Amino acid sequence: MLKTSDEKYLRAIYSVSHSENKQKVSLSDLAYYLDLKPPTVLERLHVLQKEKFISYTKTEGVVLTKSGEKEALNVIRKHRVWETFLHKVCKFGWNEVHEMAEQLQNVNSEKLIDRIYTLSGEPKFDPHGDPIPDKSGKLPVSVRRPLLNSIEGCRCLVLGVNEDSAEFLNYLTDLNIGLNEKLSVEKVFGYDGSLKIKYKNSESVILSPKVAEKILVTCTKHGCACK
Amino acid sequence: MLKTSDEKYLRAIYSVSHSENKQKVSLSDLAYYLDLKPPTVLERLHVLQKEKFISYTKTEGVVLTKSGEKEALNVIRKHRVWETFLHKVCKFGWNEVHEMAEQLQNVNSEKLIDRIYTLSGEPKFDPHGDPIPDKSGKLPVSVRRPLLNSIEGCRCLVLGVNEDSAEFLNYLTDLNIGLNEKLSVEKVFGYDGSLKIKYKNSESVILSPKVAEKILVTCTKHGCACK
DNA sequence: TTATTTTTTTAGGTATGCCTAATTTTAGTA
DNA sequence: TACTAAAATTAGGCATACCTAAAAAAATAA
Ligand SMILES: [Mn+2]
Ligand SMILES: [Mn+2]
Ligand SMILES: [Mn+2]
Ligand SMILES: [Mn+2]
Repeated sequence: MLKTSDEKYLRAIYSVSHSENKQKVSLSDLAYYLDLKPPTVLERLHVLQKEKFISYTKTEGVVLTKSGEKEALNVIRKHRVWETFLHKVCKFGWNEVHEMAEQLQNVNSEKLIDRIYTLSGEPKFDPHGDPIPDKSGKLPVSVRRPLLNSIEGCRCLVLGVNEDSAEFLNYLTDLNIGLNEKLSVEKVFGYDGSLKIKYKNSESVILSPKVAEKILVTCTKHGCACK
Repeated sequence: MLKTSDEKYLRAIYSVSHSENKQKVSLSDLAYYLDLKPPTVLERLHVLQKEKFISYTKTEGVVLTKSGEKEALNVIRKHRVWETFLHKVCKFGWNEVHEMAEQLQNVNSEKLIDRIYTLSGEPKFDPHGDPIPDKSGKLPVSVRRPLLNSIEGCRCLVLGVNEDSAEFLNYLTDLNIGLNEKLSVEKVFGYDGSLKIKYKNSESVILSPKVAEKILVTCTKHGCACK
């Protein structure tokens, strides 16, 4: 049985290695992500390596082994299933579920996860639009891109976000932007990359590039020139 | 915020001090209950005392302070609310919920407890018939006594059990005895205190005193001579 | 290539939470 | 009361999980 702390590290390694423009997970990246100091993390990496969940060299950084990746996907599954359950069954907002799921994901009971997943209606994506791995670790695919990469006139659908923090999600909620919202990009400001978007047939706001980068969308006009 | 381990100790102290014929919680009682060695527990008691949750002297044993009792009741509330939720909403058997609740009770979110309690229909008792404290720590009362103390001819109703272990609950389930079962005591064997009981208008079994002691009932004939 | 900065590693420290073995204290029995 | 058994305490050890400060190695810039 995996320790809570192993799960935390494996999930972190997976997340960091799959985040934008990161082809190498360095010790310091990981320490920063986990909000721990490098010596603490290094110590743990040695253990995880002995347990054959990762391989680590200072030049290559941290790489998950097959078994490490399997475990990481399992924690991610637990996390996302809990988030889904909290949202669908317990009716919490998408901005409230992450913190609770963070604690709940450590509960050890395959049977419980199965049960709450069933009660949630077995969706393929969590309340933030992130794919829920199946038991074998397979992820449903969804083609998404940051809203930031839009060209003027593009129409698109919000499929997810790149950040789970309550602050960010609260901001979107304040703007009345949620999952499955249809947006049209009215203007792209070349100066800093801000976007003016219109939605709900009425509202229109200007989003900073920092925000637009974290909203994941798919174009709805086919053959759209966005990348 | 309380640590998981504080909660464990406070709950244990509360349980031991409220169990039958215990007017003093000694260090060794507590160590036995927690399945830890006395020096380990002693060390922790010193900390809990510094935190003003208990008072401890070797002669008086461990006593919860007002604040310690409040915390203990809060953990008990969390535990029982989770058990109720797992039973009512997730449809787990009464023999399956304790283990999971043991882990879930450590999750810190008042709001989550409130929500799942509402979803469970806000019953006053958990799946084992144990009272669920309200937020202020008040326990609903229920007058119960061990089935063992029955006299011949007594008719009673199962209101709870004194043990949460899956083995015990599985045994009762095998016997077809559950909460709210109506029993009639056909015979009391003086030799060892075994009881022959009849229920469901047909089945009849002999229960050992060890088992009969752990089934909690209330007499249904009023003015019954059981104590 | 050398100098500077960043990253990694080592060394050593603290707190928690568990243990065994030995000792002291308390309580029960003769 | 004196002896004995049980309970509590002390001492010292181990693993985990965190830290800071300093040294070594690697990467970057001049
Ligand atoms: Mn999340
Ligand atoms: Mn999510
Ligand atoms: Mn229980
Ligand atoms: Mn219970």
